[in-house]
Amino acid sequence: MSQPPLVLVDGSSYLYRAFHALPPLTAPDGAPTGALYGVANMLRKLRSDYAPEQMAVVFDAKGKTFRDAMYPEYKATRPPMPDDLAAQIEPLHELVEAMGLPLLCVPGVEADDVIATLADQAAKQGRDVVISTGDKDLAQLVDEHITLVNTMNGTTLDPDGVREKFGVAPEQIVDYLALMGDSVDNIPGVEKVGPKTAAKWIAQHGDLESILERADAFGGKIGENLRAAADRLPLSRELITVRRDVDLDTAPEDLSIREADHQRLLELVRRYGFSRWRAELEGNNPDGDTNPASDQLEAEYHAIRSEDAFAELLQRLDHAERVAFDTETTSLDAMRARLVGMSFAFAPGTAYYLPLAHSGPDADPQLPLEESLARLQPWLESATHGKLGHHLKYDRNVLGNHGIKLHGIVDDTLLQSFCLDAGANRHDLDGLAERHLEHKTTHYEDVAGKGAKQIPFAEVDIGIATDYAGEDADICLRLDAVFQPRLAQAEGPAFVYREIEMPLVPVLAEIERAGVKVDPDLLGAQSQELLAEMERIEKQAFAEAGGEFNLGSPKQIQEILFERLGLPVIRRTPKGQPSTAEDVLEQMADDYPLPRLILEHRGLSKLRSTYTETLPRRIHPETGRVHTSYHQAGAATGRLSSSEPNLQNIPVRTDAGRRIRRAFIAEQGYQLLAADYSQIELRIMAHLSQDQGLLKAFAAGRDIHRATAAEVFGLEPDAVTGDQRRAAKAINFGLIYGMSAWGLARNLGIEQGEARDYIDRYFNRYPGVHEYMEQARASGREHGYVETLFGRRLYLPEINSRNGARRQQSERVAINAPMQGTAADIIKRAMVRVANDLADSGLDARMIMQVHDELVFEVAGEAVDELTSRVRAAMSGAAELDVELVVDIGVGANWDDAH
DNA sequence: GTGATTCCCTA
DNA sequence: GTAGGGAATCACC
Repeated sequence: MSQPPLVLVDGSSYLYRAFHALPPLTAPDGAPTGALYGVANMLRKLRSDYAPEQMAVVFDAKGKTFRDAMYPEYKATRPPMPDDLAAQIEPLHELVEAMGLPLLCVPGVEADDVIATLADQAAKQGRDVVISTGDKDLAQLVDEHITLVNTMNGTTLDPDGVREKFGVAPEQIVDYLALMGDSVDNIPGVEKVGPKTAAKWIAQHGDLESILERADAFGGKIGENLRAAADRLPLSRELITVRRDVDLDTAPEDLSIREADHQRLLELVRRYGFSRWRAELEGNNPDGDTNPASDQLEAEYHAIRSEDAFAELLQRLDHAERVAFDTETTSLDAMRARLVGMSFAFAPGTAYYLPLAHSGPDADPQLPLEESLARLQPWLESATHGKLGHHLKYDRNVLGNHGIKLHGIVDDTLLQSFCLDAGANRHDLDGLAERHLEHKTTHYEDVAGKGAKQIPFAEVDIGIATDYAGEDADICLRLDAVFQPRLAQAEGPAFVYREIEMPLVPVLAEIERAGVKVDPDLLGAQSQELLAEMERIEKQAFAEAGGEFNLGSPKQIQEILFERLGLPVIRRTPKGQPSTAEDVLEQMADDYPLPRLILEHRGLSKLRSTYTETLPRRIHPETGRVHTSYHQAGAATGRLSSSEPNLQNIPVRTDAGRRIRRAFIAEQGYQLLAADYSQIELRIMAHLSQDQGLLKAFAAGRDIHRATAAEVFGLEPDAVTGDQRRAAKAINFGLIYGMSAWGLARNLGIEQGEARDYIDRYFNRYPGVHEYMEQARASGREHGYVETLFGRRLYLPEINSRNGARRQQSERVAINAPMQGTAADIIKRAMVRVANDLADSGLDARMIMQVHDELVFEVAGEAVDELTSRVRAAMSGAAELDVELVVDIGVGANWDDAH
């Protein structure tokens, strides 16, 4: 197969042409992107058309060139470059770099000269060259090796094509152009001579020299014009001739295309709002018409199935500083999973799989699980032997099920990805490999099947399992190599990764393993009561409705309420159906009995189905406790999330709800201790905004909602009514959420104008807060991301969207994320501090839950006081703010009583 | 079985 | 107005 051509792109000519040819597109931030978009698309098309290995994108450098010295009027009539075009040059350079394309910009000459020089060199080596340009001048270079393409209109020019299009041969182009002149570059030609005449003369006389020699023979006005121009034409010719001998420190063979910097590229396409390209990079290509990730990795994965091989593995592990590590198990549920095998990668491209509990037909030979684990234990538990992996909290828990404490967790690609771009929708290994390595991994479903037909991993053939598991470890190693340099360039995210997230991994694993004791009998009894009450309500409801229906079906409720009973529709769901949401039914309940019954039924049903019926089933058969799973990369703001079961949404507001909390209990002889940060987000707002009024209110230890009400309504704190305090509380929460008058009005059930008035009065009394909000929005717009106090970063790709709703949504996130995220940073730091302090103290106590601003501990009765002071110290001291971090602590036999 | 929709629990 | 998880229902495969 012949070598792909060297592709040389005239970036400057395309920039101009795309700028004028395309509509004035703008990025989400309003920056002009039309030309950028056009050129980027052409570059992408060139790559797919020619599959070049070498390529260069060439731009004019700033400043004068040798042509200006030859002819001071050169390009003198050009209007200055439009600002909207100038603004796109630097972004285009960045984009080209991120795509991995060599970029050239040589001072003193034009892009054309650089291209000509490179093309000439390559052609002399017998290589084919494709020059992509929107400019006809370079037609002078066309020969058997050099082709011109105009990627904007798809035309290509070989020597015959040049003759056909211009009516002259490539080597005559210079003379031809000199005769015509070029008004854009201010190069004089012969008056009234255009393409037709120029081509005719060249065809008749051969070249410019001959024409000038016979100038006297040209008759008429046009002959006069030729003679008048004769003196200038040699200079014009020289200006039009491109130089093929520019002194470059780059040769054609130096122009290899590099691997794209995917993270950077993704950042840029997000910033500029190139949504299709972005979707491709994110791996969810809507049209499925391209497949960026198909490369096979160069890799070899080996199964360890003999004593000799295992002994060698142990040796290598002992000597390695860092090893990528992954477990294969019987279950996704970390607390129930048992080991099936483990994989290790020391260097990219080679990985080892150690099967330990396979049971398929090819299971022999296989090393024994218990004995092999015992021999691996020293390495696994060694803090000085570094392990890197993806989601190592899971592996730590699995090993914990076998009595092994994984130590030396030094890097985790899940958390690297999360810290670099929390907003990315997926951080799973398969997705990361596609995005960052352009590699489609073998998925779990590919080896084990899915749905009902899925087989346990233990039954997967060892040969297949080796490729799958080896790849996971290998991919981790390669991803780490991509992420580490990026972290090194981003101080904030690097700090969050190294100082907050990584130390938290073992702490969370321990909390999950500890679990929480739940009283199933208490929940069971409550479940019965709820059911009885629901049945009672159901009967009444059927009587009201005049027939039976499913009280749990919004659709049937709609039918009954709005069709059969003909009640007024108050609001519609996004899909246009009449809403039966709580606040809607609440309004209708004043006038009709049925909505109230539905509401009551719904509330009870929710408690029963989500909590009283479900929690007892979550009790682990061996530990007798409930083990949630905390997702460290769960919320883009940096908060944890919790699932299976979610322990962060256990009811608290109603009496019936709090009964559920009473079922969360301490072991015999122990107490539950709940420690929560008081108003942490408002305190963070005070710190970040430096609003003096707010800082003083906190310093004085005031009830912050009451103080806010006093300010906003112009009263003494003692004179504030309950309703006023409630309104102030809504304002305070609204502020944290990036409040709008509309939202506040809806929340308080008041008119928008009144809400607007409240907000105005608030900002009047707390001008620093107002300023902070504006600054948060502006900062988000300017950088494309916002940060927490500790440097956690959240990208806001839509903050400059032309779509008003999306833009405003991003603005609210820009305001909320720094506060919510800083609170998350602080409690995560506190958790690490508390965990270390508890380990040092030897106290009989353990952390068992986290609920965003609250930590729950189970502590021996005699250790309550000491734990109280240690927890308070660790939590208050987790950050140095200009407001005190107040921690409220309660103790009780159950979670409700601990408050 | 899977996914979208609607509703509701938490900070 | 921020950030989550999850149950039930229902249409679809």
